[in-house]
Parts: sequence; structure tokens; C-alpha cells
Amino acid sequence: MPPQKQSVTIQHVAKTAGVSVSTVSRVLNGKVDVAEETKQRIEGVIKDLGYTSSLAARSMRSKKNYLVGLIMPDIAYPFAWEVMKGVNRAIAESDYDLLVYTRGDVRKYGTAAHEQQIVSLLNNSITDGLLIVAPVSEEFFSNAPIVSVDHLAIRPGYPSVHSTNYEGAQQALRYLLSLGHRRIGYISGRGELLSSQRRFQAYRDVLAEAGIDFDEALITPGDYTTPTGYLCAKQLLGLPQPPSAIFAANDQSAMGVYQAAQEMNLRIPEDISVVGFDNIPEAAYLNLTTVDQFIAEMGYLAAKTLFRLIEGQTLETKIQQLPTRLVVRGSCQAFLPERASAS
Amino acid sequence: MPPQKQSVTIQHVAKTAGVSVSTVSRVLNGKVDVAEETKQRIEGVIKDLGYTSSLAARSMRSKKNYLVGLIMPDIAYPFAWEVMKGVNRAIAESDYDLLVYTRGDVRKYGTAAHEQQIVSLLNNSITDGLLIVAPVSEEFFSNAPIVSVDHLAIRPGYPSVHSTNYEGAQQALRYLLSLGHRRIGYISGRGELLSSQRRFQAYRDVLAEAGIDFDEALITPGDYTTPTGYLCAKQLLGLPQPPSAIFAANDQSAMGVYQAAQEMNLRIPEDISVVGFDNIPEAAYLNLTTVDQFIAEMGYLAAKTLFRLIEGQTLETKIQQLPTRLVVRGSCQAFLPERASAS
DNA sequence: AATAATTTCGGTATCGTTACCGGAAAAGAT
DNA sequence: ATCTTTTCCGGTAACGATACCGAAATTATT
Repeated sequence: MPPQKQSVTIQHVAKTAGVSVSTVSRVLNGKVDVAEETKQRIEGVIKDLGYTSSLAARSMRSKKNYLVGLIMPDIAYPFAWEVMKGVNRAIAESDYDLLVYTRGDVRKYGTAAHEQQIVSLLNNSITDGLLIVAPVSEEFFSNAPIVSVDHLAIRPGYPSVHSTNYEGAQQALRYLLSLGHRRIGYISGRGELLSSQRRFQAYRDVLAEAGIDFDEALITPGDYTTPTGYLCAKQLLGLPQPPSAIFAANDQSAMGVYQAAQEMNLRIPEDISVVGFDNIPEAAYLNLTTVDQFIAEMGYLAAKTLFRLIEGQTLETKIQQLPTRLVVRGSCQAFLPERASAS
Repeated sequence: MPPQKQSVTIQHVAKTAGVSVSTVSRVLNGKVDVAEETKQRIEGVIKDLGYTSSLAARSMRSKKNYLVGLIMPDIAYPFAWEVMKGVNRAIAESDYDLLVYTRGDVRKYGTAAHEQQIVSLLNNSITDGLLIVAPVSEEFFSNAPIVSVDHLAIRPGYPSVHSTNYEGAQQALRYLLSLGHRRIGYISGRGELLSSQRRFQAYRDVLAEAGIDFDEALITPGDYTTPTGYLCAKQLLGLPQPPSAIFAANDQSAMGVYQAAQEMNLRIPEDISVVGFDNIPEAAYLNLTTVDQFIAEMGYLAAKTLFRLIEGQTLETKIQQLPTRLVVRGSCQAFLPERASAS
């Protein structure tokens, strides 16, 4: 039982209405040169037959589809959802519809070759433009309307929207320093992502500026997920000389610290201070101090930028950077050396 | 500057490799009848030129694309995300990729005609099957592989996955009754949705069974959103004879009750008991007692069902119903009449 | 060595739609 | 009444890919 590809086509409509396909196509696209009467008749037939045009056929022939694509390796993590919320809002305000493409798993995504395939799959094909979150490669980006999100382009060749990762991490670290913390553990992000690299760089720089020696033992390799964050936290907190504070490269990792702390009967912030990055909704409930990077805003701005690109407008700036803001909640406490030695 | 639709096509590859398009198509689809040498050569050219096939053209001609669509009016609310999480997991485990279609706003979505258009847009076109969340109409559903989520079909003609809305609401109401509540306010859901209708029916039935007269004043018209939930709660709590408990048709509405309560200096659960429906992640943070309807599981199951449908398997049951479970947290308290009169 | 079988490939039709061109019919101008 | 303009519509050629058929070229069979 192979499902027939298209039940009712424009041909059927034309035949039923007793006109040519050209005429039907014309009413479909709201062209003016068709008599009111025939137009009415054709529209009636369209309704009767329940006809709807094929996206595939249409987009192969015509230019604009009022459809943009959003490509994400995975849509089930909070960051992705925040981006989607912002994009969703921009879509709602626009004439465009949205197509979110995903393979459901970063691991299925993988290579740059794969990514290129996906991009070409949608673009030049059915969508008018593309939004790409944290792309792996960038060499293939043609002159097609593409805006990348959360990715600082090394070669500033194509438009991108991202936040001040370095400065944000700086703020977080300086805050911890100001509270008196000297041994600060770090849970890194996914190493191949520029956001992660920037935050780590800030960690090194700020500590170096403060005259604190770099301690390899305080660096744990995370991947932006909670389970790994948990593992990293366990490792850090189990150190002979554990840190008094942990800076996690994102909130999801920080949530892993909460899990580990609870399991080890450590209180936050009394026994261990935690700072995250992102300010996902969960952070508010967890009372987690974090760096807000306005993810949804990034998505919104990226979508708006894409619309302008599609409409042929020129952008004054290719790279748009959104500021970050330290959100102080209750997950940090001043570090008192005497208390530490007493306990 | 109209962006060229397709930079490098199969024609270019063929010409560059010095073969026909048929041959290129054959290597593209992994057909066997092509010499190893030419295959290598063509693959080299494909790589050099950075060619990728056009989804539109391909899907117009061939049957299967290993792509399924998920249609949602809006992707920015928690319920939608829960569904997406489940679908995402099923996608990750499968060979299929996912295309989430949205217009960003229920209001842009609207009519059944519109919905039909979207369905046909994707189906019969580029996707192999469709997942539809809370569809408006169902009459147009052809024999194409379509599974609906969270929608109890009146005519059980096509496959759907949903949960026991009626029983779930029953559990919630009986729980409130068991705590001694007699005046229970209700914040309804979107009236056109069957889930909403079922829950309301349970409200009426359970109260009637308990011998409680139906009070119109305790019914407020919600729409599954927090702002409206807030408005409804204000109305209920401002009543001359306010309810001692509120049953909200979903968690988002219940979150509105929290807002209203805070604003009116009422404590939950001391002054007002609240029960929600859905068990979205926020409910845990809010300590909200609610009915878990395993939304993500619904999405997962629906996707799995769709895969089987696409692969031509027959389903033993068209309608799949997932059980609900009352999750008791801290948002309800026993109602003591004397305390009520004292305050 | 002649025939049969197999491998490898190209040509053509087609999917459903829109773009473009041109022609018939109707309306207006002189 | 004839000529021009406008209105309306049909025919044809793409878009980029795959399916199918059949023909060379190669290899196997007797």
C-alpha cells in the first residue's frame, strides 16, 4: 500500500473547472489578470476538491516561499528551546513560517560534511533562508541568506548573532573573586564550540590577572549537559583540596553541581558556591546565580536579521553581539578562610 | 540580487564527470549497476563541487525521504516543548529526521482550512508522514500516514495518541474532595480542544457525584495560558465567597494562580489549594500538585507509531491512551471549615 | 566463433508547479 | 465600421531530480 504522493493536483482542479492549469496557477498566486467569475469558480473547485499545492513542486519553480529554516542538532535541551522561543516570536510577528530541522541528536549530526548536506537540503530548495545554531563549519556558507546563532565567526564573512561570552565569563569570575574565592573549579563546555572557548579563556585570564596560579586539577571537561556536569562536580568536590566555588560553563552543567552537592550532603551556597551561564528558566527556580546571555533575544534578533537579508536589505553590521548580564541569586556566598579551616 | 535557487545541480556534476545525469543519480541513490571506477570519479566530483541534491526536486519524484513532520501552532509553550522532547528522542533513535512546522502563533494558525493547507503542504510533498498536535479538524485526514497527539478522535478513523484526560481530572478532583474541599474553582482550557472538554466534564461529574451543586460562578474561561490563568484566578479569589481550592485545566493556568495569589497576599496552600494538569517541569519547582500526563511519552509513542505506519505495518490499535498519574506535591492542604470562618 | 548473458550506461518521460509568451475575445477610440 | 487597447486565458518550457527502458560494451557459454 504505497501512499500515493499527491491525491489532487492542480491538473485535476483545472480539468474540473474547465480551465487550463495556467489559470488555476494564476488564481492560486493572486494574479490580477483573471476574470472575477472564473476566479470564483476555480476557488470553488479548489475548496470542493480540497486541493492544496505541493510545497515541493512549488518551491522548485518559484523563488519565495515565505518559509525559513532553523537547523539544530537537537531540540531537547533548554538552550535550544530558548532560541526557539525567540525565533518563534519573530516568526509570529512576520509573514514567514518556520521549519525547524533536527536529527534529534548531536551524534547523528556530527561532521561538517553532514551539516553542509542539511543546509543545502533545506536551502536553495524549500526555504528562503536559514538560521543555524552553533555551526560546526562555516566554509561552505555561500551567499545564500544564512544567519548563525551563538557562533562568533572567525572570518567575519557571514552574519551572526551571539553574545559577549568572554565578558560574561569575566563578570562571573570577578564576582566570585570579589566574594573572596581563590580556588575556583571550572566545568568546561563542548570544546569545539567557540562560546565554550571564550568562556574558558576568560577563566584563565581573570584568574591570571588576580595572580592566581592556574591549577590543572580544577579544570574538568564538561559538554554542556547535566549528567556530565554532575560527574565533573563529583570530581571537583572530591579533590583533596576542593574548590570553594565552581564556575560552570552553562546552567545545565551547574545543575549537575546541584545534584552532586545534594548527594554529598553539601549545601549551596554554604559549602560550595556555584555560578552558571545562560540563565535558562530552571536557573530561577534553582536560585542559581548565573550570567544571562538573553538566548531568546539572540534567536529573535537572528530571525529578524534573516528576514532583512531575504528581503535584500543590506546589513550595517554582519556581527551582532548581545551584552551579557550577571544575575545574582542565592547560589554564592562570601568565602571566609577561617570557616573553611574550621569545618 | 535574487539569490540563485540552486548553485550546483546534478547536471553540473554530470557534465563535469563526463557522464549522464542518470548515472549520477544512480550513484547518489546507491544503485549497484555502476562501475566502481566511474562511481569513484563521480563521488569525487560531487565532493569537489560541493553538490547536494535538492530536497524539493527529489521529494517530488521519489517516494521516501526519511523525513517526518511535526505540526504545531506554536512552539514556545511548555506543553509543546514536552511533546518535542519525546518526538526528538524517537527521532534520535530512528533513521528519520524531523521537520517541525510552525507559524509561531495560534492566532496565525486558526482555521481548519488553514490547517489542512499546512498538512498538505508538508505531506504528499516532502515528508513521509506527519505528527499533528491537537488538531482542529480531522475530516480531511486521508489515508496518508498521520498520527495525532493529544486529541481524542470522535470518529476513531485515524491513529492518535492521547492520555486519559477524564480519569486524570477525576483523580485530581477526588483528591481535593478527600481533603475536604467543597467549593472548588475551575479554570478551563481552550474550549475547542477535546482535552479541555474532557477535563471539564470530569469536574462536573465528580462534583455532582459528591452531591455538590454546580456553581457557575466557580467556572472561569481560561485558554491554557498563564496570563489568562492569572486573570481567572483573580476573578475566583475576588469572589464574595471564594473557593478554597482551584483546579486549573493545565499547569500553565495554575501558574497564573500562583501569580494572583502572591499579588493578593494569599499563601499556597495555606489560603488556597491548587491543582494543575500536565506536570510540566515548572510544576516541580513550584511544588505544584498536578496530574502527570506524560507528555513527552505521548510524543515518543506518537512518533514510533508514525514510523510503523510509514513502513506499512498495521496497527493493532488506532487509539493509544496513556494513563495519567496524580503527583501530590505541596500546593494543597486539607480544608478545615473552622479555620476558614476564623480567618 | 557465434551466441547468450551480464554489466554499465544514456535517453526520455515524468513529478506538480510557475514563468513567460502570445493569441483570442471584448471593450474603447476615432 | 475599422483600428487600437485592454482583458483574459491557454500553450509551452522549464525547475532538479528519479524511474524506466533499451542499447552498447564486456564477459561468459556452448
